[in-house]
Amino acid sequence: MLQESNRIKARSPKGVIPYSTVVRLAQYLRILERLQSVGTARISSNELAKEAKVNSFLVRKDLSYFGEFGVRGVGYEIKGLITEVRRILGLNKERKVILVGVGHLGRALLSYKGFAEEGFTICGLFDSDPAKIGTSLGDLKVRSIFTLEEFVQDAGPMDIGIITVPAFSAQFVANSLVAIGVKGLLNFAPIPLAVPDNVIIVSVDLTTNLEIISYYLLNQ
Amino acid sequence: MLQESNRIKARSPKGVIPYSTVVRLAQYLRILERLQSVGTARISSNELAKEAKVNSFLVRKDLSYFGEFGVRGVGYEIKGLITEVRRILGLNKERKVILVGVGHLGRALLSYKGFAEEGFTICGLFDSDPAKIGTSLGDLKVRSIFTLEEFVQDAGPMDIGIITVPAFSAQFVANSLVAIGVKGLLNFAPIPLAVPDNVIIVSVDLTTNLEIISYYLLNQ
DNA sequence: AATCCTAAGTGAAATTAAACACAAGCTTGC
DNA sequence: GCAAGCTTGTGTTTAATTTCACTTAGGATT
Repeated sequence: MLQESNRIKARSPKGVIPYSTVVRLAQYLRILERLQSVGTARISSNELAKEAKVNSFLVRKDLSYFGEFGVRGVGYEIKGLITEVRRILGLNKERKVILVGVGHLGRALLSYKGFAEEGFTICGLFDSDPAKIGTSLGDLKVRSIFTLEEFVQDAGPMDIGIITVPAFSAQFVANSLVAIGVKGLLNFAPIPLAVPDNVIIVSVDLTTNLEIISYYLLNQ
Repeated sequence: MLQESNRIKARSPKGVIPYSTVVRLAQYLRILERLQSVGTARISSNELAKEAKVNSFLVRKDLSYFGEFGVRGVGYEIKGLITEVRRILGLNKERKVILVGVGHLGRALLSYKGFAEEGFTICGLFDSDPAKIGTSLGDLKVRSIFTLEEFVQDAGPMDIGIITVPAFSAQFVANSLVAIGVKGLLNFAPIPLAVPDNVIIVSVDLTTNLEIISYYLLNQ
């Protein structure tokens, strides 16, 4: 009998992958990890689709961009699928993260357990407020935003920057992060940021999300 | 000469509005409010598009679902457009919000200024931790999640619930909120929630967002 | 007052994403 | 070892969204 892992035929995707597929892959991963933690070993596209609140065609289509991870007539081995999805998302190595803006939201993200579980390590804290610079949060010291350069010279290159500063300084922070070689930004400031094409930026606007809800409260 | 406001011809949208249009409207609003605060009075679809990092066709199309708010050859009056977009999004009346889960993230959201500025008032705080229940945050008392019912009997119906509890209790909280008549949910727990069709739910998964960035770090 | 200029509004075309149906392949039972 | 049954993987169809090109209309200028 074949080893389970031999069934998995990964492939490099032919064309460009829809952004929504990437989003769903991350959601599937969350679901798979939860199911694995309660002892589930195997899942069908139908069951996974039900958990993710999408339809099963979409689950299979999303996965099939990257390979054949299932067994026909049987389903997907959760352990192997987690490994594959983590590989697809680039989670098989540690990602170094800088957090800029140590206000309420920044501190909440710092204490958020989910990041570390997926391999995201917050390595540096930065702010512009002299009252905060020099203080310690957890085992990290808050540094001046103007010392980013020397930080990476010391600590090595960083992968991702999290921006939790007010809107008026967000573009400056983004520019500073790009200048030290950060290639991914997670932005919580309520302003669209301009970054070079080779930098990926994902924005989360908390107020916008409430406003979207407000719209749908009004319209069914 | 006509009054500016007379130029605005609002209309009820014919078909269903794309979700992404609703998202962009909220983003346009943020931009318009910022420009207004620095004294800008008028903007063209081209300028607004540049600010929002979309193209100008899309700006005009998004707005045209709801009416004719601009003046050909001139552009849009910012003050009037803000009024219209706020009306479209249902922001012309106060929205009552309940926050469930008074951990780090919940407290950060509680102190977030942006909500109140757009008319979202956090009226109630709830948690299941006996150590937190009874304590005060700002001018609000943390209540037991099991006292939701009597809270709305006292304080009146609530519009939106914000869920900042761990994944394992999020569905229970969602059910409880739906049971007291909340029709909109903003969910920060990393798990898809099942709610009735007439309840709108927007989810923000912080880890997922980092994973999306991680994917694109790997693939250009 | 008439003409020119500019930018909004919008039907049509192109693109993109989702839904579907079905063929392919593995397992299990006889 | 063969057939039946189940679920994956995927080519095709359908639907939704974005882009585009062009028409329309207001305002400024002469």
